[in-house]
Order: sequence, then structure tokens, then C-alpha cells
Amino acid sequence: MPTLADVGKAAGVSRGTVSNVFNRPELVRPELRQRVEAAARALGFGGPDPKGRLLRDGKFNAIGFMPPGAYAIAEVMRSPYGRELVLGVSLACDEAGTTLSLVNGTDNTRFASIREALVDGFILGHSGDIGLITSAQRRRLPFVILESDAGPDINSIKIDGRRGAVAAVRHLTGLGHRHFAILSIRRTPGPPIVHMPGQAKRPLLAGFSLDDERLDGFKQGLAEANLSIDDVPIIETTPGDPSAGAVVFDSVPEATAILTMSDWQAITILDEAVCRGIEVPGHVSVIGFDGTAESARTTPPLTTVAQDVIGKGRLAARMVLDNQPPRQVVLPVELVVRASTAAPRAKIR
Amino acid sequence: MPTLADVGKAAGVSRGTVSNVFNRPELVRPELRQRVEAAARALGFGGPDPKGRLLRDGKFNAIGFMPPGAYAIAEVMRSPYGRELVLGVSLACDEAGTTLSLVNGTDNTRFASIREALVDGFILGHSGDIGLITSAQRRRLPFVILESDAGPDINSIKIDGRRGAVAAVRHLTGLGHRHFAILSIRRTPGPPIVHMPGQAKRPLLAGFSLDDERLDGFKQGLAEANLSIDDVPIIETTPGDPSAGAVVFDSVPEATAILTMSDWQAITILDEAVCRGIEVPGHVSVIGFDGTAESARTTPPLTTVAQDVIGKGRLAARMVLDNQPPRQVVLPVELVVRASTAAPRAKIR
DNA sequence: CAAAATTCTTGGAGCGCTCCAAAAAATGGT
DNA sequence: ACCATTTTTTGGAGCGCTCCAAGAATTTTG
Repeated sequence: MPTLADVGKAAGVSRGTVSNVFNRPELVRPELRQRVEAAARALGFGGPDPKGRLLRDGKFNAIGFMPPGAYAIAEVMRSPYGRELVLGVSLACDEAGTTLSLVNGTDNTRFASIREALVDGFILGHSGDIGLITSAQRRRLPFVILESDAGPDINSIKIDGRRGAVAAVRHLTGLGHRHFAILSIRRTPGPPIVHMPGQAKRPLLAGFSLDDERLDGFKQGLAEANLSIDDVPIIETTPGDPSAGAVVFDSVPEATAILTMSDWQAITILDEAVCRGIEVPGHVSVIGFDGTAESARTTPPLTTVAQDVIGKGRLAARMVLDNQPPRQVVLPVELVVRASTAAPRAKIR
Repeated sequence: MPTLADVGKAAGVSRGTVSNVFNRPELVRPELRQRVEAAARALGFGGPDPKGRLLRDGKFNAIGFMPPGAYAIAEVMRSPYGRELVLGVSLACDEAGTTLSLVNGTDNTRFASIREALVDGFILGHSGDIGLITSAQRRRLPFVILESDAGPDINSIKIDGRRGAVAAVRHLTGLGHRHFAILSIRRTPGPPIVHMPGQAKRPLLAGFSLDDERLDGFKQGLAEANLSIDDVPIIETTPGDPSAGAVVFDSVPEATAILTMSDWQAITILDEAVCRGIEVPGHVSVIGFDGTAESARTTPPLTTVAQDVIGKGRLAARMVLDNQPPRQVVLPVELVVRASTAAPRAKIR
């Protein structure tokens, strides 16, 4: 690869002049400029290498997005929530003329990824791993963490998951439902885990504040209707796991209402329901979470606990870009009632 | 920001030793290592700055994705096609442990973006602008261009758009349709442009080979049924423009079949049809393009010219990552018949 | 036509790091 | 105690660039 100096030598000028030809052409005499340009072309020099400049002035002009938990970028792109989040971030990046780096990192390389990412700041998806946060702090770059409790010195944005979960349950108990199943999020790869009532070690408080809050909200909502979450089966599934629906219907056939933690999970249920000829909301009500665009397009359209995912992504990017003193933002949620929920039938299928 | 040298001074060791502490800790005596680590902590040094390393060994470990045409990243993320494409790319990036940079660039900054992007190679969305390609070549990094004719020295991947378009028309004419409307892609911002038959300057051969090929395929398909594309209204709309449907129904009320260039456009039509009480496929048949996941979830599910978008993205990333001699890949398409197309009713609404 | 003003070009310094050959320190063997 | 090994640490070189003060060339002015 030729460098500025090589071109300079070929054209009989100095490094600095060649740099000027490319960066401030108005500073160099037209005739000389042409000579330099010709030399550059002859050598196949395509302009100053950004690496050099980078070291000199130190801005990457990029922000990084690190997927939540231990997910890969592709898993984010697959999930309706993840896509809208990235869309929101990209909106802010577009405005700011910044590159958006989707930073990869498997479980064991996440720390290295944070240390090495070529970015001016980053957005961390939620994580139960406190180590990631200290790792991010060490880098001394502005960053924001999503859906995690991270204390007052750290930028964070989360939704009011508890309130959303309560609202979901109230809606359903108000409709007359008494038999629930909860679809919770499995945070490790693997098949669905079914926690039936009475079993030891139910997955409350697993360390992910996102999940814990919602579960806690479900608990509260159920309690308000004199129901105990301890009597409700909880199924942990990996987001997008297509077998989720089958497992739910097989292990909790008596449920008339299914609470989920994401639209994606709810959609999975809807798909399986179609396969089995189970009617939604006739036989069973399903409620999503997030209020993604997809939730409005399903058949039937999903009742869901909506949040402004795009706005959240955009805000996250802005916080990183603006680099103000740390804030902890809690975004509101709103129950959007559509057609996937209705009163239970007197007799169950 | 403290540097290796600062930490070294504080700990009474050399730059090189500090570097070793962070990169090859096994090389340095435990006791010394601890001293250095303590000094680093005291100074708030969070590890070697990646900028320095970068200049030294020159790999960004990232590939760039530059949106097609003059679109912003957010526009890519919004479109079903764009999302799947990025998903495919991210899949390959995950496997390779590479960062995916979504490179921003408005019309006037695209060249600069290519020149400056901190990537080891890139994927260019289709473009009518040959300048972009030379600009990319100058950078002398592996790159691939999507859906464009770029000659034999350049990596490119495209689908067989002509064949797909022909198949779409055949399907419809086979069903008995004789009255068409074509939804083509407007490549500049702005409202839909309606080209009625007989008007001058119809938008065939607009310079985007993607569009041109499909239009040409439509033409051929129509010709096979003794129909002329010159008699078919063509409406150019910006992808995702919600007014597209209204414009089509208003300006071509006699059409019994609507050909589009993307699922997204077709979905727009479906939405508008619902608003107007127009039945699909009862009153009008609609055919999509791309075969994205969304196309299977609409009501009714879309008949569409399907391609393997995810596979395309993945292949593109692989080509960049592998840096082999240039190839020109043409991917097959397949007409997926679903429920948005049917024989026209005898009498039009 | 020399001096002053202006325009253009130069090359040193330095960005922070890693590599590596060589020096220094520690260890081991006799 | 001494020399040969082995283990640790050192610091120069260099990655490619931009900035900038200073020097060179050119143009303007009196």
C-alpha cells in the first residue's frame, strides 16, 4: 500500500503537500496539484489512510451497539424488538452523521470487544453481568445501558416493566381469566424450561432486572385478583424459539391466558395456535410485550404492553452522542388492547 | 487520557512492560504485574488504546455496509428487505467475529464515507452511481456490490430480477388478468410519480439495473400475453411511502392486478385496500417482490417473487471477508404463490 | 529594482501502540 | 563463586497521518 510519503517522493514533493492535495486542495498550486494527483494515480494511491488520521485526531465517528445478554448481532436483527431498537439508534446516527457499529462479542470475548471497539461511545444491551459495566467504565467512553439497574453514575434507560406487567394481568383478570401461563425469557441457549407450580427453584429473580421486574409485576397483578404466581406455570424460552408454543400448550393445557415477555414470544404462540386449531382469543388469550410494529400485523392483532422502542434506541444514541452527565431514564409503557385477548369461554376446549 | 507510557512511569517500568501486562500477562513476573495493575488503576488507565494498535497492525476487524442508493441506515432498517439483508450480513459477521459497521453517508458524503470508513472491506447496496464504485476501488479494499452491473473485475451479487418479473406476470396473466398497474421504485425523495400510458418519458431504464431489469421482465411477460407495457400505468414510489396505495387505487382504478418491486410496497397496497374495503385478491390481485418473512404474515399472505435475502447478505459478507478473486453471482428467484393473487372477477368493483 | 507582502511548500514532532533484538536479572549447575 | 541458561524487562523503530512554525518562492508595492 503506497503512503503519502511514497506519493510525495514520486511527485517530487513532500508528504505534507500530498496531504494537502487530498485534504485542502485549495492550498496547493493547481499545476503541482495535478502532478501529485497523477503520481497518486500512477501508484494506485487512493487517498490518505484513515488509520493515520485516526491516531492523530482520535475520533472514530462511530458508536457501538453491543447486543444484550449473550446474544449475537444476528439474534438482535431477528427479533422485532431488536430491530426497532437498532432502527431507533440508527435514526440518531443518521442525524449525527455517525457510523453505527454492531459490535460482536460472544460470552468470552465481550470484555475484549468493549476494550477494543473502534467507537466513541456505546450502547450496551441489558445484561445481568456487572462485569461488563465496569469494563465499559474502564474504557472511559460515554455509554448507556439498557434495561438494567446500574446505579446513579451510569446512563441507563429502561421501561417501567413492572407497571406494564401489572397492567397486562389486570386486563386479563378483568376479562375474567383465572388460569394463566407465563412465558419468561431463557437467558442461556437451550430448549424451553418448564417450571410447574410447587417445583423448587422457580426462576424469579434470575439477575436480569428486565425479567425480574416483569415477573414481579405479574405477581403483583395476580395478587390483586387473589391469585398467586406460585400457582402459575412459568416457561422459560429463548427468544424466537419456535418450540415455545408447543411446550406451552402441552404443559399448560388448562391456561386460558398466556402472558409473555415479548411480542416475538407471543407471535410464536399465535403460530402454534394456528397449527393446532386453537382459537385466539376464543380458546386462549395471548398478550405480548413491547408493542413492536409486528404486533399490529398478526392475526389476530396482539394485545401488548407497548413501549416506544424506536424512541428508546434513539434516546440511547443521543445520550452517548451528547455525553452529558449520567441520567437514569424510565420510559412509560402503555397497554394496547387489540384482538388477541377476550373473556374466557365458559368451557375450556 | 493516560497512556502506556504514563502508567509505566508511575509504576517505574517501561512502556513495553505495561503493554505486556495487558496483552501477554504471562510474560511478566506476578509481583511486577500487580504493581503495574495498581498504577493503571490509580491513573484510571483502562487498557491500551485501540487506536495505537490499529496503526501498528492495521486491521479494523470490521466490514462496512453502505446502504443502497441514497438511503440512510434507518431506511434500510425499516424495510423488510433491508433488515433481512443486514441480518444475513450479521450472520456471517457473527461467525467471523467481525464487527458490522453500518456506514452512513448522505448523497454528498458518500464518497468521503467510503474513503474514510474504518473497515477492512465493504458491501455496497445497489447504486446507479458508477462513481461510488470507482471510489470503492480506489480504497483498494475488498468489496462487493449488490444488484448492480459493475463488470467482471468487481464482486457483485444480484438476483435474476428479469426472470422473477416475467414469472410474476405469467402467473397473473395465466389467472386471466389483463389490467395491470406497476409499482416501481422512486429513487429520489418525494411523493409518488404517476406515469400514465402515452405520456412521454416513462421511467424505463432509469439507470438502476435493479429496477430496469424488473421493468424489462414485466414488459416481456406482458408481451407474452400480447399486452404492451406501454399501456400499463407505472407509479414510482419511494419505498415505504404510505401514500403509495392511495395513489395506485386512485389513478388506476381499473387495474385487477398490481405488480410491485418489493414486498414492502405490496404491503402498503394491502393496507390501503383494507382501508378502502377493497378485497384482495377478490377485487384486485397484488404481487410482492423479495419473499421476505413479512410477506408470509400479511392478510392475505402475499404471492411474491422470492429470493434468499438472508443468504445474499451472508454471501456478500463472506465474499468481502474471504477476499477471493472477483466473482459475479446471480442468485435464483422463485415465485411463491400465496393468497394475494387469484383470477379476476368478471365484473370489476 | 529592492523590499515588503503574499502565497506555497517543507519537514519535524507527535498521536499510542506493538514488535523485537538486545540488555538485565534471575536461576541453575558445577 | 563463577559461568551458562533461562526468564524478564527495556527502549528504539516504525505504523501513516496531520498540524504547524518556519522556510522558499512568488507576487505586489513604493
